[in-house]
Amino acid sequence: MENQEIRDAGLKVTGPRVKILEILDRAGERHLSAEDVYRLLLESGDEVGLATVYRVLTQFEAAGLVERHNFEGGSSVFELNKGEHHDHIVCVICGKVVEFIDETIEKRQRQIAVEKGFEIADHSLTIYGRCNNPACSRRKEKGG
Amino acid sequence: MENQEIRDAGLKVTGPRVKILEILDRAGERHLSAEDVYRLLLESGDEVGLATVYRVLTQFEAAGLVERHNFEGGSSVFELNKGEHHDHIVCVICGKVVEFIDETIEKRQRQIAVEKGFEIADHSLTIYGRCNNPACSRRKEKGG
DNA sequence: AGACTAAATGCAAAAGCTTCTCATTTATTG
DNA sequence: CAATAAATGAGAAGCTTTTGCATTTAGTCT
Ligand SMILES: [Mn+2]
Ligand SMILES: [Mn+2]
Ligand SMILES: [Zn+2]
Ligand SMILES: [Zn+2]
Repeated sequence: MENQEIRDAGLKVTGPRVKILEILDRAGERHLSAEDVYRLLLESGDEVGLATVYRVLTQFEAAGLVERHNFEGGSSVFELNKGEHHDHIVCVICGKVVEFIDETIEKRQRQIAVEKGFEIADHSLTIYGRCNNPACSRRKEKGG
Repeated sequence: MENQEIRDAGLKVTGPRVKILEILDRAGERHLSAEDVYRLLLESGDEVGLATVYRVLTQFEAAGLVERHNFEGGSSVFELNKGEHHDHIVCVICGKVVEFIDETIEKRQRQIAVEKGFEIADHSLTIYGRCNNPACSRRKEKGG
């Protein structure tokens, strides 16, 4: 089971940690804030402190189990690290997030880092726009 | 003079606004936090409140005069909008920022937005790495 | 120049997110 | 099952940013 992942990270296998991992697992492509995770725990009837949620998410991030993203708007969001890197396109209206990978872009980034004399460590690419949800897309307003 | 830019934004031409624009102008490629701008104002002997700095920067952003970036680490940074879009590569050690534009990446982003059914509004691409400053680059540590 | 008014300012207070402190509880090891 | 280092919960505290409000000021019209 994935409890081993927690052990491998050098962390004790505790209730909060197992449950947080489960919640992120169930979240799938959704990206959850610490507050989201906290609320989901409460809704499941689990008594966990918000401070613990923050601590555990940070530890999981350090261990490479989860990734943290800073999209626009105050708070960080987290998702399970599924092994393969990806970037995001976010709807500025409804918040919908779609993931994508583009090898052309990845390659150009590596070239740019070399050109500029940087040893690349990481990158963050987020496209913002309006998704095709009718409530979000701004169709040409028909005749004023 | 550039006071006209302030007027065009529908804002009164006040001391704080003119001075903040000057500071950003002098900053060149540097990216300043609100706190940075505030400190520079004080050092110039100008009495301006931090709240005003935040307010003015937000107004300038809304007017398209400045751009706000959320690199890693707590606070937003600002720079004068020089008209042409660019992305950033940031040194995770010393904080040095280099700007770049890459049409290949720009084009792919537009294609991806279309593929995913998004009307693109904006994007943010930041590469993180270690710059070639000796204190920053991690040369292969020679023997123990 | 002086008067008027909406806008701008400074300060302090408050908000939002995240981290820290510390007393108590718990997982792990032997 | 005892021992102990690690983890937890609750609240305090920290940081960046925003807000409320009394006061000041830029722009406009005599
Ligand atoms: Mn993702
Ligand atoms: Mn820039
Ligand atoms: Zn949408
Ligand atoms: Zn550097």
